Amino acid sequence: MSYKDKKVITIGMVSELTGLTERKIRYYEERKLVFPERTPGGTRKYSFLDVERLIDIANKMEDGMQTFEIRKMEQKQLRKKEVRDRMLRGQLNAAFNLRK
Amino acid sequence: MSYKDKKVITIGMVSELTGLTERKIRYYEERKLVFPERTPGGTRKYSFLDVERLIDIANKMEDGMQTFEIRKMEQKQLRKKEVRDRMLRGQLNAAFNLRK
DNA sequence: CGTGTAAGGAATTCTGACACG
DNA sequence: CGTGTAAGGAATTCTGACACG
Repeated sequence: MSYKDKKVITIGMVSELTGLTERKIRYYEERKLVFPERTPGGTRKYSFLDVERLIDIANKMEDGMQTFEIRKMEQKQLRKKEVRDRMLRGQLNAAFNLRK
Repeated sequence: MSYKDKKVITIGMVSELTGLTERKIRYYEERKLVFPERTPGGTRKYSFLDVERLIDIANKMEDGMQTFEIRKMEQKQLRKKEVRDRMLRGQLNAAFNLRK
């Protein structure tokens, strides 16, 4: 994976990068919206992608959306993406089979 | 700048990513080979570019190079790069002037 | 439900120094 | 010169709980 996906940022930096309090960031994890890794000592580690996701979450919260709605929305988009990927792969396979 | 240049990684993670001890990482800073930023509290923050640079430094150290040699070598490469950039910019300007 | 806060403890990092070679 | 280590302190993070609404 790219640097964007490497979980290397502590919660203090994430707080600075997103403008969110640490309390909020931990709460969104409790609500299954972000999934940091942990050091052996238990310290949370986030990726830049997590930072982007948190900013997106913050915007949706400002719009009055609730955490469970955001979670469902993300799951829905994930499923859409999977469908798209499957179709794309199918077309690529079809094109490939025509060639041989 | 890109994510690669954002100083967000603590020394513990850098140690893990590079395989270097924290002692070595701090020493290479003392010898002016890397330049982390600091939080208000004084904690060092590195970028992925710093991590790459440290891996490069580690390789050169293994080859028996000394810190001051590595520093000079990097300065030399920086100057070369500046010359290249200046030439490139000059050629672009020339091409642009021909057009108008 | 979402978030602030005080509490106590544990993990992380910092500096300056001594040691060895 | 480059690096390990023990020392003491400070900054950072963690969890569980109480509070408010």
